[in-house]
Amino acid sequence: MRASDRAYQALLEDIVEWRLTPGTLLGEVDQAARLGVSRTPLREALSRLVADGLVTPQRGRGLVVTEISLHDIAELFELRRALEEPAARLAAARRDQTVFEDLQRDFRAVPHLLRLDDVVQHDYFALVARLDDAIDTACGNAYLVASLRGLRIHFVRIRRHAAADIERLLEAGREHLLIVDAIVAGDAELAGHATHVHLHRALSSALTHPQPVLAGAARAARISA
Amino acid sequence: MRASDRAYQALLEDIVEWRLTPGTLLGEVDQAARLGVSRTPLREALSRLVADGLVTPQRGRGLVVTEISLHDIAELFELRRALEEPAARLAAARRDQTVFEDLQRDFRAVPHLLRLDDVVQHDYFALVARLDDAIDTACGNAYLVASLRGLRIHFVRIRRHAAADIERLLEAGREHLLIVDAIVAGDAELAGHATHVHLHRALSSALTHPQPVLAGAARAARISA
DNA sequence: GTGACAGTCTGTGTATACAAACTTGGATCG
DNA sequence: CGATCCAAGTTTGTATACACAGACTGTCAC
Repeated sequence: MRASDRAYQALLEDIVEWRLTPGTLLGEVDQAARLGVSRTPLREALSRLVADGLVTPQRGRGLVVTEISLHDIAELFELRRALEEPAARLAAARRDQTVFEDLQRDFRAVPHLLRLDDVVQHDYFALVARLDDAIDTACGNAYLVASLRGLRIHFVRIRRHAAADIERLLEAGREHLLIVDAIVAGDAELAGHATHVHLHRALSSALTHPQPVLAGAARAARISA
Repeated sequence: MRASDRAYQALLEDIVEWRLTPGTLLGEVDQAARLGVSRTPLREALSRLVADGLVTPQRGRGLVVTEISLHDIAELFELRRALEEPAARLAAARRDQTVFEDLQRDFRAVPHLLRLDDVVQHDYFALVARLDDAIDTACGNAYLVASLRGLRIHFVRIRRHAAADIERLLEAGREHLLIVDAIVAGDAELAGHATHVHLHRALSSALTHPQPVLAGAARAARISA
C-alpha cells in the first residue's frame, strides 16, 4: 500500500472520529512525523482531504480541519436531499429486486437488533451502509454515486457524535424500511418521497438535539480565533 | 502564482479545449517538461484533475485523460438535474431580485446577440455563466455550489464541440429566460420545472445531434486500446 | 508607552535524487 | 514453434534539501 494512501486513510479516520477536532492546524512536518511518512505523500493526502472538504486552507494559518456548524449540517442535508431523492428514484426504476428483498428482511429485524444492547448501534449503521451501497449499485450512475460518496464522508463525521437516541434509531429504521419497500415495489415516486421524509426527520432530530461535540467545536473555534 | 496552480490551469484548459483528447496518456515527466514545472507540483495538479474526474488512473498504463461517451453525457445530465433543480428552487426562494431582473433583460436580448454573427456564441455562453453564478449566490448553499462547480467542468468540455445549432441556442435562450422569470417571481416550483424542461431539451439535442468530436474520441479510444 | 521596522524563524513550495515496481523485449528451454 | 522467465529500461512513488515568503518578536524612535 502506498504511503500517501496510508496517510490519507489515517487522517480521514482521525478527522471523522474527532481525534482531530475542527480548527486543528495540520502542519505538514508535524503530521508527516506523526504518521511516519515524508512530506511528499502527506501533501498528496492533504490535498485529497481538501478536495473532500474535510480540510480547509485558511489564509495565513495553513491547513486546518474544517469547522462544522449546525448551519453547515442544514446545508449538507439540502445537498443530501438533492442527491438521494433522485438516487432512490433511479434505484426503484433499475433495481435488482432480490438485493432489496434481503434488505427488507434485515430492516424488519431492526427492532430486534437495537433491543439487545447499544453496542449494536454499530451493526445498524453497517446495515444503513449496505442500503447506501445497494442504492449506489442500483441507480447505475457513476457520477451521481461519486457525488454521494463525497457527501457521505461528512455525515459519518457528524454521526459519530450524534445523539444516540434509541427511539430515533427505531424510527429511522422504519423510515428506511419504507424506502426499501418502495424500491422493491418499483415505485420511484414513493421511494423519492420516503427519502424526503427520512431526511426531514433526521434533520429535525439533529437540530432539536444539539450535539455536545458541536458545541465543543464551536468553543474550540472561538479559542483558536 | 504557484507552479502547481499554473500546471492545473494549463492542463484543465488543454483537456477542456480538446487539445488533450480522451485516452491521451499523461506521463509525469513529459507533462512536467512541457509545462515547465517539476514533477512535484505537476503531480499535485494531476491529483486535482483526478478528483475532478477529468483524468483517470488506468491500471498499468498510468493517468489518462478521461474518456467521455454519449452514455456518460446521459449520466451527467441526470446528476445535473439532481443538482440544478434544487438550486433553482432555492434560488427562487432566496434570490436578490435585482440581480435576476438584470439577467431577465439580457436573456430577452439573446435573439439580438445571436443574430449578429456566430462569434457572439461566446457572449451567449458568458451570459449563461452569469446566470449560473447568480443561482450559485442566490441558493446560499456552499456544499451544493461546490458540487455544481465540479459538475460544470465536464459540461464546458462537452459544450466546446457541441453542435452549434443556432436554432437550438435561441430555444435554449427562451428556456433560460423562463427560469429567470420564475426566480424573479419567487416561484420555486416553476423554477425547478423550467430547469427540468431545459435540461431535457438540452439532452435530447445532444443525443440527436451526435457530436463529431465524440466519434473522434471513440476512434482514438479504439486505437489506443 | 506605543507604533513601526527589521531580523529571525518557522513553515510551505519546488526541485532533484534515489528506490521500487511494472512492463516489455529478448532469449532460452521444453 | 511457443511459452515462460529473466533482465533492462522506463515510470511512478518517496525522501530530502533548498529557497522563499510570511508571521512573530524584539528593539528603537517618536
